[in-house]
Amino acid sequence: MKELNYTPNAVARSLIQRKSFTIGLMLPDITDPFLSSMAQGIEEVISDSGYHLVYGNTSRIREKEESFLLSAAQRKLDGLIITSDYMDGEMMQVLRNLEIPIVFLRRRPPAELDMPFVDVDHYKGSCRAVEYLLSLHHRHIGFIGMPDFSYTGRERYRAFCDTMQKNNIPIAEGATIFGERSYQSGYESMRDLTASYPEMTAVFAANDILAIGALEWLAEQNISVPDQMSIVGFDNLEVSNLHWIKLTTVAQPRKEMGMKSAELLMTMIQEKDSKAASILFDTELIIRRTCAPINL
Amino acid sequence: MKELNYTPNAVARSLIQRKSFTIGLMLPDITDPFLSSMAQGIEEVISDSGYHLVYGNTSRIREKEESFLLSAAQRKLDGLIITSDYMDGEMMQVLRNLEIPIVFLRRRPPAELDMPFVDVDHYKGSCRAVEYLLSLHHRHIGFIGMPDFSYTGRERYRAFCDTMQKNNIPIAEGATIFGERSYQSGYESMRDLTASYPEMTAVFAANDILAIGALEWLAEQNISVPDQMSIVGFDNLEVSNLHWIKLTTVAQPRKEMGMKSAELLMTMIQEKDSKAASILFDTELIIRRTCAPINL
DNA sequence: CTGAAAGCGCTAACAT
DNA sequence: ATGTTAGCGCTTTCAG
Repeated sequence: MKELNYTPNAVARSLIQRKSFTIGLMLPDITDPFLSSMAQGIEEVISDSGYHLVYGNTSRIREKEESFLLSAAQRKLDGLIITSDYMDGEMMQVLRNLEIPIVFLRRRPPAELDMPFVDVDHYKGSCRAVEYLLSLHHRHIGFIGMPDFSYTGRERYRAFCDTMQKNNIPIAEGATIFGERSYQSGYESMRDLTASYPEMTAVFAANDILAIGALEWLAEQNISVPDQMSIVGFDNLEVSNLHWIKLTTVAQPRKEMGMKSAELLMTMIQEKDSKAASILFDTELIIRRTCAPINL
Repeated sequence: MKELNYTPNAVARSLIQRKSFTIGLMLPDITDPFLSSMAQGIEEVISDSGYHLVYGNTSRIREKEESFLLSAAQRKLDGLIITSDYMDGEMMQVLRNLEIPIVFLRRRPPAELDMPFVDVDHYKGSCRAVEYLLSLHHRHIGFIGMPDFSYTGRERYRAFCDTMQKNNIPIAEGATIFGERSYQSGYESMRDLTASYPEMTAVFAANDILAIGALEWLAEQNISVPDQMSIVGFDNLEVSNLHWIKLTTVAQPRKEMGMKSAELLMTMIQEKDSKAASILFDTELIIRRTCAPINL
């Protein structure tokens, strides 16, 4: 017929097939190197399957989460990958009403939801980090954490407390502090921790950004790392391997996590029966140059 | 009627209104902190207008660009923001056939296309950087560039050459080198440059990643920055402000660029007549600690 | 001002 | 094998 640039109308096809060939990705912040790596992995497998990826940035605002989910319903998205920060009863109802496959990324779905998740074992990884510090004979270990609303932050804190307790080491008063996810916050936290817990010889920071901020303060104070203070982080960001930093940290397979979550979602979409098997990735302790055995 | 969770079908509405209320964003790599900042800005304004953002990662692969553009046509996206690396005749025809508003982000559209762009003035910003080095009495200046296929890389290189020439300073043999966008590449480039141009006292690196890689090599060789070698970068990444780095560099308003491009697109969509006015942002030279006047 | 009908561009079911 | 028709869920138009 007309061989002159005719393009089928996918909207019409979607209407009759009740499939939009589009999946939604809801993230708090695409600017986070961690999340953008996962997003890249997701986009890769999704687009290879001929699907589109609609991306929504929530900025951790409840209202934005809701409006994304609502519009996902209206546009008949075929599936969702979400990193949600507000999973209460109302939100759960919204998700249920969607009646489409959903996988949680980096978050656990509430027990009553029966949806799969893809994440890394924050707890286990953090235990490993603290145990490493313990194996270096540190006994006065401080903790720089993330704000209370952060799921990953809570898990890593829980691991810190449990590991200390399991080894019969009391957590000193003033040994823990919580900040935001910024260099500045790590810097200030390290300063405050040093004041409130002077015996401290090591600190476990709940993420690399915080750890690097801490390192900055120590460098400014001419407190030598690792000779006078050992630091371990979590995330293994690109920057953590920089010559001046060489942070000992816990690595997670970021892009792979994204890809797996997308693959999981695609099979859920393609095979209606699919029994949603969550995936929990393992972490790896990357030993670099910010930890040393304690000086006896 | 039924007040029990009824959601209008946006697909049906799209079909009749010939509007998908969705715009497309085509980027080479969402993992690039620069691009993800822009993406965040775009998403913000787009979603505030009730639109969806479909994001496609091209990985600088021509085939992926084409397939994204084609599927944009099929799904009747209402507009596009693209960072394209392959704007030849065929690609231009694809864009024209779309018959929807398109804005180029961080790329110039070919003259025959009459589409607006949003970018920063790489040329002017780079001239400023080189002039700064010149004002510090450096005469033996090296250049670490990006690969030839990079538009921004070419502009920054052109600025380097022009500024040197304008000041009657010949560019020495072996004073320029080109790498990829990685710390590793900056590291190796600095090493090679030092060998091929031993008189060199300063280098302009076409981006911060390269500059930081160069700084790493210098630190390993115990070549003092800025006493023995001055470095200036381009981008003003978060990491460039780290205590150990404090890189003098050229800053660009990343998130704002994204927001402006989205606003531009939205007005093009809403007002059919719109006469597409491109936006060229200015850069700012951020002076930190990696440059010093030459030692006479 | 409210209500029925036509139609967007496709696919699937049906008839030729 | 090919051709015709109904209808997806809306919006818009036109009639009542």
